[in-house]
Amino acid sequence: MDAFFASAEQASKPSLRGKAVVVGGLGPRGVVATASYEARVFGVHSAMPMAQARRLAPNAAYLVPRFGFYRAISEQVMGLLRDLSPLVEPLSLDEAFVDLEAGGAAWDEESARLAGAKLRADIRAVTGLTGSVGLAASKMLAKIASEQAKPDGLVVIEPGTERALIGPMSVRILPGVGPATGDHLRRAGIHTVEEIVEAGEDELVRLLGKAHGHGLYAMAMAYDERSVVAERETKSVSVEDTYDVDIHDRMRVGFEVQRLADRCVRRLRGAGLSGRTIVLKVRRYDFSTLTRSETLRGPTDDPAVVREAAARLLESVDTTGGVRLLGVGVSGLADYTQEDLFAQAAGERVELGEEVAEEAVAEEGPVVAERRWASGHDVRHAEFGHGWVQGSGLGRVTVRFETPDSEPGRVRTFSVDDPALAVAEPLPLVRVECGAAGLRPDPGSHSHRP
DNA sequence: TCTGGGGTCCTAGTGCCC
DNA sequence: TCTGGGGCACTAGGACCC
Repeated sequence: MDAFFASAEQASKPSLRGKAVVVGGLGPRGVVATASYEARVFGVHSAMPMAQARRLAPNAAYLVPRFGFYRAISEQVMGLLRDLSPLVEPLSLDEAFVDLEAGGAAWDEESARLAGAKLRADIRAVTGLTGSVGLAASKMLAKIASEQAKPDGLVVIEPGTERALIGPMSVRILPGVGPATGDHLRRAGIHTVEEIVEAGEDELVRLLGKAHGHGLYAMAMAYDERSVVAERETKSVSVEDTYDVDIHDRMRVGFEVQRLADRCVRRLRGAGLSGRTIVLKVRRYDFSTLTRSETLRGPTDDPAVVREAAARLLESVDTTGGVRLLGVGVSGLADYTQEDLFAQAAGERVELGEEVAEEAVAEEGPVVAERRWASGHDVRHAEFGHGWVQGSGLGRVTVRFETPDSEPGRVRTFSVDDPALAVAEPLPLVRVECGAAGLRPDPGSHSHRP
């Protein structure tokens, strides 16, 4: 999907179409999750600190992510992919590999092209959004093709042309080459993919180590035999929070670790898992990050056990100077065991039950009056109907009243505790027929978009 | 400029067992 | 009895991805 979060917001909010939109954390330490193509013109991009984005594009719309909303759209798209093949490997909410041959959806270049074109049309009809398709003989090349296809396109890499195509490209296009490896290679005088090939496999192994060296050399030769894997097992579950202001108080650090341990266990249980290794993560005031872990004798999903382990691990960490991030994770995962179920029956479930509401809210925005009106979130007003929060502060909340298929709407300001105003569910981007389950498109409804 | 959150994989050191 | 080495589990850190 193209600039997924930002595009979804633009489709949902007519007044933002054609405008610079930035989705990400709005706190003092937030970073950009997605910038619309209009915002990218100003140099705004993913992972950039929000403060920097605001300097570059002061007039852009800044919104907090609505993962529930994006997940619903993502499920529609993944459904379309599974219609093509049973072998669908999601990489994230907005990207997936599909093995077209395994599904019989394509057997040669022409049939693949047709399947790709139809998929793009279906995505547009069902979600109202644009997606790009890359077609190639391997995952690495399909990914490169899809990057080239963005936005709103389709690119095929024909067999036999791979080496010539990727040779002149930067090493950074290869999977596994990030800033650190990129720098490492650059210092060795290697800038392009073909320079990796020229350097030779032995040199790559010498520079980067065995696994990385062999892997990268193969990728540079356009050799990638990784198969599309539909079901990947989860290996770890973790939660972490970055605090707006560094925490110095040791008691408060301990309290936050306990809360994170509880949240982590709720995730774990939600996935029907338990785990043996408890990991504590601490990022200090100077951004140095350290982890401490402890492996138990058997897997657990007991909040008290995870809390105690996390507290023990915290004892070995010096937090003077302050911490900016804390995290708790569990790895060495297993399915529930009988012992767990018997040993830990009622008590803890009640204990955790009380906090379920808090967890649900954490997904979509806190309950506290001011923060309840998170920028970009949907609301309904008894008199003015459906809208979204454009901003809030100083006891006021500003709402723009519009829906995905309306004209750009009017803005009105209310008191944050106005009883006529309530949080609302996002509206579907494409109108559905009455009684339909929600996936059937209204023919031609995407033409509502300007 | 000042760096999120949730993951995966790899490497290297250490200790233990055979 | 001492030494060496392979294999494995555990721990910590780093890089990378979206």
